[in-house]
Amino acid sequence: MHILKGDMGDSFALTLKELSLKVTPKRLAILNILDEEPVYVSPEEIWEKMKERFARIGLPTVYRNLEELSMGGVITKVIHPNRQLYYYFCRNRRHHHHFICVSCRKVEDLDMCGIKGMEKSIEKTVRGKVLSHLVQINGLCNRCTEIKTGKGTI
Amino acid sequence: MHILKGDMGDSFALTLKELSLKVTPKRLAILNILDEEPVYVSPEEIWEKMKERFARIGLPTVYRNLEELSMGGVITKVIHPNRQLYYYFCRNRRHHHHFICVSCRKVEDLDMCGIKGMEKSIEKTVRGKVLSHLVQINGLCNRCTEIKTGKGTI
DNA sequence: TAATAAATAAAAATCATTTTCATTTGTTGA
DNA sequence: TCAACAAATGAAAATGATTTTTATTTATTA
Ligand SMILES: [Zn+2]
Ligand SMILES: [Zn+2]
Ligand SMILES: [Zn+2]
Ligand SMILES: [Zn+2]
Repeated sequence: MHILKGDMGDSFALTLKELSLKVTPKRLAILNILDEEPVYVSPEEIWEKMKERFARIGLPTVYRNLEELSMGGVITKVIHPNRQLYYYFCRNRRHHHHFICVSCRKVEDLDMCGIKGMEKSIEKTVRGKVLSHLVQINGLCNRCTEIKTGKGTI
Repeated sequence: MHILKGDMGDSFALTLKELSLKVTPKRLAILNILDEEPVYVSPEEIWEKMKERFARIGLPTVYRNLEELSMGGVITKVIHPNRQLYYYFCRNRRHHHHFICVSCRKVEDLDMCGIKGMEKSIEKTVRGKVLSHLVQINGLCNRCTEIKTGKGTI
C-alpha cells in the first residue's frame, strides 16, 4: 500500500513487528518523518507533516504512536526545560546520552555515560533499585553560540 | 508579623533578601513548609498546607514563588517521569545530584557528579556552550523496594 | 476471506499551569 | 514615622498541551 520498498521501509516495518506493533502506514510515516528530522521535534510538528501525507490524521494518533515508540526504545524523549514533549530518532544504538541545543534543537551524541558506573555504587549506597537515569546536557551548539539567535524557543 | 524569631526565620529572610525578593509571610511559609517536608512535593500540596496557615492564599502565588525560589537556586525542581512539577528543599549546598524514589518520593543526595568533569570535554567536542545539565537517578528507595507499595504515583 | 484484536478519527474532556488586572503589601529614604 | 513606589497577591479566567472516549476502520492470521 506504500511506495517504500527499500531498506528503510522494511527495516522500520521489522522494528514495529519486533515491538508487536501493527505495521500501519501512519506508524511508518511517523518513523520516516522522525528519521528525516535532523533535530528534535514536537508531536504537533510531526502532526503538521503527517497532514501533508494523509487526508485524515488525528493528533492523538501522533501522541499515542510517539509514546509507544519511545516506550519501545525506538525513539528518544527529550526532556526540555520548557517541559514540553519532544522526540528524536537516534541511530546510535549504544548506551549514550545527548547534548541538546535549546535554541536550534540540534542533538549531539555524548559517547560517554558517567552514570552507568554510578549505578552499582548507587544501588549499594541507597540500597534501592535504580529504574532509570536521566542525563542530558542542555546548552547552545557551536553555531548557536556564534550567531546567538536560533529559530527555536528556549 | 510572625512568631518565628529564631535562626530559621531570619536565615530564610536573609535568603530572600539576597535574591532581592521581598520578605513576605507567604514566602517564608513556603520555605518553612518545604523545609519540613522530607520528600518532594507538588505545588498543589504546598497550597493545601498554606491554606492551613492563611485565610486567603491563591495557587498562582504558590506557583510563582516556587518558580522564583528555584530560579534563585534555593530549592530544586524534580523532573518527574510523569512530567508534573515537584520541588524539594535540599540543605546540601555542594554541587550534587539526586536519587529520587518515584514511589514514596524520597530524595537522596548523590555526592558525585560524573558530569562536571564531562563539561570541559563536551565544550571541546561540541564546541558549544553548556548551559545546564540534568542528572537524576529514578528508582525505588530501600524501603519501597522491600514493601513494593509506596504512597505516591509512579 | 472471515474473525479478531489493534489502531484510528473526531470530539470532548482534563487539568496543570499561566495570565490578567485590580488591590494590597513591603521597602526605601525623606 | 510615613508617603511613594515597586513588588506581591487574589480571584477569576484563559491557556494549551495531552488524554480519554467511543464508534469505526484496518492489519493480521489462519
Ligand atoms: Zn544550536
Ligand atoms: Zn544519540
Ligand atoms: Zn540534595
Ligand atoms: Zn521509596
